Amino acid sequence: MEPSTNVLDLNLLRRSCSSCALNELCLPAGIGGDDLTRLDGTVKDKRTLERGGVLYRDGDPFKALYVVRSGSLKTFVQNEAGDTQILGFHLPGEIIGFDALASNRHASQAEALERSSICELPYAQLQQVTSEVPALHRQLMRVISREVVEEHRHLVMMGRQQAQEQLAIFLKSLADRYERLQRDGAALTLTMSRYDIANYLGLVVETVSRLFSRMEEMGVLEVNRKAVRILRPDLLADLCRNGHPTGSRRNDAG
Amino acid sequence: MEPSTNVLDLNLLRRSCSSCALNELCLPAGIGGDDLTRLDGTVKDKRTLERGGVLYRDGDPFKALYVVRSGSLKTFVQNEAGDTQILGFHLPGEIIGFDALASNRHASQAEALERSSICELPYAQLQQVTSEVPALHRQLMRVISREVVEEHRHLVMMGRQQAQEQLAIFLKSLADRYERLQRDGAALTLTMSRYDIANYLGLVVETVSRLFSRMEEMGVLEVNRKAVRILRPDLLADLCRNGHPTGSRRNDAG
DNA sequence: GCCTGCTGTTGACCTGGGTCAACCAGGCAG
DNA sequence: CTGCCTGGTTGACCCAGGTCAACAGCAGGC
Repeated sequence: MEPSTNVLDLNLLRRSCSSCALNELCLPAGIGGDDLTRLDGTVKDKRTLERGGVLYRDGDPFKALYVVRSGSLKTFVQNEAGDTQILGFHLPGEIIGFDALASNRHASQAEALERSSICELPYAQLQQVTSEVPALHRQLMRVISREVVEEHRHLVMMGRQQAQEQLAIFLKSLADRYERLQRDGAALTLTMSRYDIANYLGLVVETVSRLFSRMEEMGVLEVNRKAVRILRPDLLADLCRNGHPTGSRRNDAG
Repeated sequence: MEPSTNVLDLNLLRRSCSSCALNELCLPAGIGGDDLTRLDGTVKDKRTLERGGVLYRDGDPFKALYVVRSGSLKTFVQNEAGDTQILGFHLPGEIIGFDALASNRHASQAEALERSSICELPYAQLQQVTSEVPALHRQLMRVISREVVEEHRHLVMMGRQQAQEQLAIFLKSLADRYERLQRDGAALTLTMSRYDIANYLGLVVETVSRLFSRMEEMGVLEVNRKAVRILRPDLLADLCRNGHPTGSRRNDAG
């Protein structure tokens, strides 16, 4: 348990966190100088996944957390009956694998939606560093808490929103995340299939397909296969609140 | 930041974690002797809430995590439009408040469903202790990760299951948690209203009410207002997989 | 006791979105 | 180039569950 040498094994390093563009979105956010160097040391060799490549599957022993460095992934669970629920789509800077902390086994599967590269954070070493760098510990807790909040949003979307609102919210959230990455939030590239989107929202493909068409007719979007352009962000924002123009309920309290 | 004295201020203690029946379900799980005493020191005066009492609301500054000691609570979020989504019902031994770690403000509201008592874990002190007791740090991460996994279950239930399956799963999960608490898992007391149950499942009251009646007709349950007796746990377990006898889809992958 | 107001139940009806089926457009193997 | 296969779209139809309305029962206030 002494500050071991392999924690700082610089051979494992390719490009450092300090020079990474995702810096402020990722674990290093708010971590400075020396401490950042130590975090850097724990980041293992970056992995590359092809489209469809599996980062971890349900039941795999927990070894590391992962940061999306480029590309995109989906995470999903499958119940005994074999049906799948997509939990999230993950863009660069997002950290996945937290569900494995509970039982030391992954409780979901992570799969690349396109060629993606991944930073691996071996948990044993990460733990060592967090115990020495309180700021990192706090940051780690913040990140996992953010995941909890994110899931609450997903839950609200599924439980209370109409199909059209759901898709609008999904697109809006994607646009927002694009902008955080300094990309054009109006020009989305949907790396996931319509099936994936439908599944994520608790709908079926046909519904999603129809909704894309409808939003295109409304002049909100321009849809061209995977390329979606948001023509009227204002209308899209309206749709996020407006699946139920007449104020539908679905049981509003207790 | 030095090992301060107030961390071990024994005046704040009523009954210690070490003597608490929830010991093994709660934060102390796997924590022994000396370390447990230190954790004990951080647990502040227990609070009591009446039915409907609010533990924290959305936007409140984050001060502490909370453990349900007795009774039960619900947590929920409200979106701008004002509609509510219940995130969970919390029984003794369960820890709530993690969503506040992300932004230092609570992102949900917690409300007592009946007279309940709560252990307060002031986060500043908890952090101090976790930094000194690695086992506690791990346990804390495990607990929050468990919350993530739990939310995934909720998501699957909402996204993929039929109404009847959902209610069956809800009852089953409640029964399981009763048993972990050494209570009779066949004799449930639903401290939450039908509205709450419906909201939690993304349904409306009428549907839930009808489902209770249907399950009673089927001989699975005996329902008497808040008192629900599970007459046929085997059938209930079947229903958890069997809302769709003919193998419905709702879009099964990507 | 009686009234009032919640919570829960039941019935009749309606609709959003699921189901089924046909078809189209790229992508790629041969 | 051709044919197949996968992903996506569109139309016609249907049903689980939402909506609306009436009512029952218990709880709390006076």
